[in-house]
Amino acid sequence: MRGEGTLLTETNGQTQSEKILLAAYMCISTRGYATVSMRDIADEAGVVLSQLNYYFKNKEGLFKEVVGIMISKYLKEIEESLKQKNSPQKKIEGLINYFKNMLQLNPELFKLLYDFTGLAIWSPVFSGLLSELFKDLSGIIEKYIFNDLQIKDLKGYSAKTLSRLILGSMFGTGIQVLLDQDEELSEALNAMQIIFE
Amino acid sequence: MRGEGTLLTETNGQTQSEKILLAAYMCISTRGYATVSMRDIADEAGVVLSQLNYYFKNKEGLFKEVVGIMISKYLKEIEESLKQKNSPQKKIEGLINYFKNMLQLNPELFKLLYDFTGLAIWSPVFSGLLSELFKDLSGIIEKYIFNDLQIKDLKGYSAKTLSRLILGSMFGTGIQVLLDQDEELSEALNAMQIIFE
DNA sequence: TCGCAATTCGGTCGAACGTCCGATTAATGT
DNA sequence: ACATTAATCGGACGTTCGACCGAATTGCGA
Repeated sequence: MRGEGTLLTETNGQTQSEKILLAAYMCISTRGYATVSMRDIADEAGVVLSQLNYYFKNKEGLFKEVVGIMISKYLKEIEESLKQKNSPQKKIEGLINYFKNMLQLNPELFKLLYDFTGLAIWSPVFSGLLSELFKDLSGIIEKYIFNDLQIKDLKGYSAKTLSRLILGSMFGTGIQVLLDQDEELSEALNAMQIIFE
Repeated sequence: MRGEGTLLTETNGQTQSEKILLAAYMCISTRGYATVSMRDIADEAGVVLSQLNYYFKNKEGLFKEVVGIMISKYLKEIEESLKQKNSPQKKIEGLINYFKNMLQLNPELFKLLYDFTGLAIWSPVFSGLLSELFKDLSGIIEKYIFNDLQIKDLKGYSAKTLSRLILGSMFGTGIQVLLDQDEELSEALNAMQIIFE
């Protein structure tokens, strides 16, 4: 006898597997993949341990799904931050502002990216996923900042190369901001605009 | 009865604790801190498990020592790569070349930095150490590239800010190179010289 | 040479881990 | 209605982990 409704259909508007997935996302993004256990996730989701294996086979399968929703989140948000403005200066400014806001208001998303990228260094299973993400992200940057304006080269460097650099700059500066909460440090993110000056 | 010499004094020119430290360094830099156990390190060092606790108290203590030798390695090598040349262009070129060579020939050192930085995100014990390292590294860059030539500002950004950006660019581009072994990608590292063009 | 401290050793402890299983309950189709 | 499948549950399995212990060995100063 249970106080809630039917079991197979969703509860609180989300299915059992969605609850697990969200719980996994929360656990990993707040404590890191290395220290999160299946039991932690089950507890967070309000679900019995064996349900995790039932829906996602094993830990790796579950984590891969979490990477998936992280990827789509990034692709969507980055693209959105680049859509509006039209000059390359304005666009890169929008991108930087998105990144600064995320580091301030929702650093968990960045931590998640950093963490899984670290996992990808050692695990071939994840290296493919993360490598694709970085490729896609720099592809979006290239598309919106360079291609739309028919900029092929800039000071001798290709649009592709510069997009990788922009992405890397944000990533590498972002981790410094995260480690050393120095207000002045986030100014270093702005400095990337130097490319177009 | 053992075929080697005395036990307390060094064997092969290194003491017991040095053997353990080196083994820990090797294990972590080739497989990541998350998957390395005390037993792995003991085996790699050719030492019984309990010796690790005897010399380093616990796992965290051992890992902190490994971080320590990694830090001194970086500080020494980065400074060395910046010493000779005299124009800022030449210096940043030397820095980039050092980084490219390391990624090619000794990627374990970079993996180690990335890995421990990831650990630092979640563990206050390591965040202090890594935060200091990034601060010191950008300090060295600032000193050799900017201060020596009395460059205080460049296009409106302080030397400190630009040093952080240079460091972040190398770090963030480096991880992309590591994930996606694309020869063309390492060109993105060169592009950082755009600052002085 | 003796005695003490430092070191080395093998082994064990409890806890935590991921995975798997059988039984029970709920939903679905005929 | 009944049979079949899907879902949920609690528990147990074997393994691995870091930490710790007491005993044995070695080095060194008195």
